[in-house]
Formats: sequence, C-alpha cells, structure tokens
Amino acid sequence: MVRSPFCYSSSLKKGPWTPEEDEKLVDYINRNGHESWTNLPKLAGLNRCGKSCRLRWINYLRPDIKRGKFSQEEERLIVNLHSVLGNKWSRIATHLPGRTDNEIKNFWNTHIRKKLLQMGIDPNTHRPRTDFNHLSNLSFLLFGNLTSPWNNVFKLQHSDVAHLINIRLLHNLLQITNTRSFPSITVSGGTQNLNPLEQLLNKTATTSLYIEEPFPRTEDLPLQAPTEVTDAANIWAALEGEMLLDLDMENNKLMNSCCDTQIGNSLLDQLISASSSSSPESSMVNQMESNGNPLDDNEGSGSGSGSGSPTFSVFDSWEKLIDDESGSFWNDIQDLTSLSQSARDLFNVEIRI
DNA sequence: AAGACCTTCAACCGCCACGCA
DNA sequence: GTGCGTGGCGGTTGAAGGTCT
Repeated sequence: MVRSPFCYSSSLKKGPWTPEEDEKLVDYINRNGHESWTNLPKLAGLNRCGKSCRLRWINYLRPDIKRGKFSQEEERLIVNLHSVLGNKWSRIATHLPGRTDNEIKNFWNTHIRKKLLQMGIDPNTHRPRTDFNHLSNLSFLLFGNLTSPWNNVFKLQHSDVAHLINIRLLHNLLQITNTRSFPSITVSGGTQNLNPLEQLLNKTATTSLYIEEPFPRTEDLPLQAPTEVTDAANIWAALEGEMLLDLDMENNKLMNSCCDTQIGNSLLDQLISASSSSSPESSMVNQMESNGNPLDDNEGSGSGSGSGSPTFSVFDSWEKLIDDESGSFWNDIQDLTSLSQSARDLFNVEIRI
C-alpha cells in the first residue's frame, strides 16, 4: 500500500502544542476557515502536518468544545450508546454536543470501562462476564448487599445479577473443565420460551426446575432421583454441592443470606432478553438519532423506553439502575467494592475445581 | 522527602473509505 | 479500472500530574 507522504516527514514538529502554535492555528482558521488541512499549516505558518492541525482544532481549539467533567446524564448516554454502537466513538460523539470522539473514548477507557468491570459486566458486550479471572470482583456482588445501604429495588436486581452470574459461571466452568457433562436442568410448568436459567430468574409461581442427575463423581455411585428445586437459592445450593465448591461455614451463611432474597425481574435478565430479542437496540439508536440531541429530552419519552414496545431494552435496564433515587449508582458500586474485601479473599481461596 | 506506581488525556499512528484525475 | 491524495476513525502511546509507600 502506498503511504501518503504527508504527516510522515521527520522535519515536521510533533508533540504537545505551544500556546503560540494554538494562536496561529485559531487565528488562521477564524480568518480563512479550513478548506484544505494539507495546505493549512504552510499558509498558517505552522511547522506541523495538516493532520495534526486538524486534530488539534477538532479536539481542543474548536470554539464549541465543552470542557470539564462529564455529567451523569452524559455518562448514562455514553453507556447506552456504547451498548448499541460499540466503539464507534465518532457516532457516539454526534449525540453529545461539544464532546469529541477522542474525549469520549478517553472517558470510556478511564472511567466507565472500569466501573462496568467492577460490576461484573463485560464492557465490550454489556453482558455479564464469564471469564474466571474476575471471580474475585464478582464476589462483591454476592456478598456486598448484606450490609450495603442500597435501596430495596436495587438490592433485588443486585441479588439477581449475582445469582445468574454464578450459575453461568458454574455452567461455563463445567463446560471448560469438563470431561463430565453438566447436569441438565429442565423446567416444569413453565410456559415461557426461555432457557431454564432465565426462567428461573424470571420466576413465576408455577415454575419448578429439576437438576436431573448429579455429577457422576464415580461410576460406583448409584444414580440419584432428580432433585426438585423451586427457587434460585435451592438450585444454587444444589449446584454448589455438586461442584465441590467447599465453602466454609461463614461463607455458607453469607451465601444463604444472599440467596434468601426474593427473586424479582432481574436487570441481567432484561439485558439478556434485550440483547437476544429482535434487536430493539437498532430501533433504539435509530430513534435516538432521528430525535436529534437526546440530552434535550431524556427526561421525557425520548430515552427510548416509552416507545410502546413491550420488550425491555438494554436502556430501560440501565436507566433503572442509574435512576436509583439514593443517588449515583456508581457510588454504590464503590461502596460495595470496599465492603467486600474480606469476602473476596474467602471466595478466592475456597474455589476448588 | 523521594522514588515507585498509577491515572489521565492529548497526541500520534496506521488503516480505511472516498473522491478525483 | 486504477492510483493517489485526503479526511476521518479507532487503537495506542507516552508525558505529566497525582497518589502511594
């Protein structure tokens, strides 16, 4: 591939811009505009490449640049848009007036990404993480809500997330380490076309789940009758026993307490169903893009949840989280993280596969 | 006080798409 | 159809400042 020579000359200056250079660039563009970035440096008296000038102007010197910290509203919008658009920073930037793609990208990588990881959510897919390296981080989801000041609504979601993440972790763990098969889980009485785990978490009164067969640890052991489990606590306990997750007494207490929480509609379930359904995201982003600046109307119906669709969207879920009236949900996440260190240590030690 | 380590973000690099000759 | 110049984008880097030990 023939590389364009411009911008690769070693004689051109690189690195941070000086105030004098900024002044020259702003002055020239104010007087002449920027029809050709290639010719601009020469005409403006700058020993820079056009590309560098363009970047400096777009990311820093433009008069309509909004400086300063991102608001919670902007943060929420970035997360929502990223869940739909991925790393399309320039497209995301079109929804945040005054913010540049570079600024948003940096903000994502330095702030939001970390927060999602702490929540056990893969920032790339916006789904629960299923890699094992972050088990220690997940443990805070399991134990944190025992003492956290979260309000009731969020506690339920938080608990559900923990349940599903752990069940999925176990499932994946088994599939990876497995020479043995994962016990099949069937649903009795359920009418929805959900997979068993999702049905469990979307629990209706008539739903029962069966762990059909324990792990055959040895061929000598007789087959056991299917065990009926009717709630997340029991299925978790059953899996836990079969997985040789030898939690000590203290951990068990914590686990039981955690699992005593009543199951409600889960954030995670909604995220999953939103992601696997007929792509509400695409219609969402279309709506957002056709509505113009979403920051202008997000308190009304413009955030997408009021479209009349019965399907939960990923945005609804996020907004429920973020709208937590106790304040910033990010702050709550941080509270949990700090509370969970001891539990995290226990969890790390006790997993034996 | 000082060095190590961490975080942030401006700027660069390389690739791709598009328009034009 | 092909090659070149250019603009635009996303990933990455590294300097600077902050925090920790």
